Amino acid sequence: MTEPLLPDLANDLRLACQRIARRVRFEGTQQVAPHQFSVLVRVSKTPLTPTALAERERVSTPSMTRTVTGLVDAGLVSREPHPDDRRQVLVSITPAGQRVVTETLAERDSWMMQHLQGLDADDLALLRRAADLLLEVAAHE
Amino acid sequence: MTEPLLPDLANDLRLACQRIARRVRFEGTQQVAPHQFSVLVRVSKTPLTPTALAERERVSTPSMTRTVTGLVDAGLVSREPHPDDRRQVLVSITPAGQRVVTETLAERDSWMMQHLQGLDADDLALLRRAADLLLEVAAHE
DNA sequence: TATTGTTATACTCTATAACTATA
DNA sequence: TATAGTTATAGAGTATAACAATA
Repeated sequence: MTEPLLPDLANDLRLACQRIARRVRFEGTQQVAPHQFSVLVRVSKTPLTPTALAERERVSTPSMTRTVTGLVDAGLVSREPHPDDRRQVLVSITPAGQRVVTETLAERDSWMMQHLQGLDADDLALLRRAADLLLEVAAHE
Repeated sequence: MTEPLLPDLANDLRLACQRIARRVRFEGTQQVAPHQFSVLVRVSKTPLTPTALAERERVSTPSMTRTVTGLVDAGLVSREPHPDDRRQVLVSITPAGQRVVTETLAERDSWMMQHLQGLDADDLALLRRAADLLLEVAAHE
């Protein structure tokens, strides 16, 4: 890669990632709103407090209270008392919530898979390596 | 690429694109709100009517009226009469709006470039090809 | 009569400030 | 006194329904 082409690569990679992210987001069934789904994915890995969720999602704690309340009303998460500190609350996913996460992620992967079908083995191998590189780039810093 | 690994590739590629898109979106200066910027980019290429913009952005025409009004108030776009049909309005970008588009896209590319700096020539060459493939994938259908 | 765009009204998500319970 | 979470209130974006101007 010669140096003058780096700006073009940066631009094209950014555009490609943004467009694919946009397509993936729109094609899904949208069982819950985007901001709710993002929280659902986080608590599907480990229970978190509203404050921790608010920080990670970059919203205020009152907004997170509202989002969590919506998810509780929908039966997708539950509020549990914190074992050590009675001021705190732990938001945990329910079986129904786990089901929504699993189904939605499967739908998104399905879209991606359909759009990879037409590629030949060489291209797929190249994208395999590219995916690992991009995941590193995204995780960096 | 053997067939059983395709689901993993689809999952990793989707995650990588979504995470990079998210990083790019958050790192920017945010001169205007996301929905406004999206409209600004569209009219920076060619003037469009509010209805055409609403369809492309997948929002209602009243919402687009509101968004366009905000951009007009900020001096970033202008409403022009349609030459053929006096019911219609053409939303055009102003020099100030064009400046915002140029600066914001440059910032986003800058983030992407910084995060490509650490890669070697082989990886960059691979990503060059991957970017073209992903742009095709995103454009498909 | 159909179409384009705006205005009227209501709902949702967001934020800041104030409040309650606990540390 | 400080912290975690919720509630109160207001601002901005969205939608559907109703309206004005033009085709």
